[in-house]
Amino acid sequence: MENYQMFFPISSSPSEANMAPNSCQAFNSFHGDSSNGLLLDWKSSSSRNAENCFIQKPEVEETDNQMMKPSSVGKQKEKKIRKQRYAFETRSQVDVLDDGYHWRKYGQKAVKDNKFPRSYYRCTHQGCNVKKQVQRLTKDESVVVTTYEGMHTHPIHKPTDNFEHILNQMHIYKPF
DNA sequence: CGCGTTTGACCCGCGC
DNA sequence: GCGCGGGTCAAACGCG
Repeated sequence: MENYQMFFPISSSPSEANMAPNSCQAFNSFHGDSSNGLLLDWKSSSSRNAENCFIQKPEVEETDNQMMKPSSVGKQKEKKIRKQRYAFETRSQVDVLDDGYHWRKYGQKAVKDNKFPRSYYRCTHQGCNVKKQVQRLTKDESVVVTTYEGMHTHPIHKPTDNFEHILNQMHIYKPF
């Protein structure tokens, strides 16, 4: 059960082939956007049961760094811009993949089409407001969708092994 | 006692 | 305008 073979369906799909550069971009941003591609920095994790990992949608939305405070500042209508968000599916028995960073859960919501709740996590590192949400699919409960938002402004928290595997695999999509 | 999770309330955007 | 769905807050609680 602990085989970490991963394959990326996107590589065989012509229409999505152009996703590849984006996904790399995505991971660069994880590390605080050094354009040197420090994917190897992202070594981490004890996602012991991860089998497959698919980049789902490196959607690039811009977002305001924070949502506006409820009733505080009043009507400061900043354009609501979304941060970059990257989602990928992981076949895993555990909901939260340990990617080496330290996350604190701050919410959980039931989502419409899923019978499983979505969990919201925030990076506990001071000044680093990276968020991620984890959600298990209804149609295939062995698949966990993890969505990252923002980029870490600090080095990885703890060393791990499995995710390094994953990252190494993703390396092949680097445009250069 | 400090830190993380749980959980209900609240807010906001959007579609009807 | 209203209801719904998604996202966040924060108090209470649990655990090491």
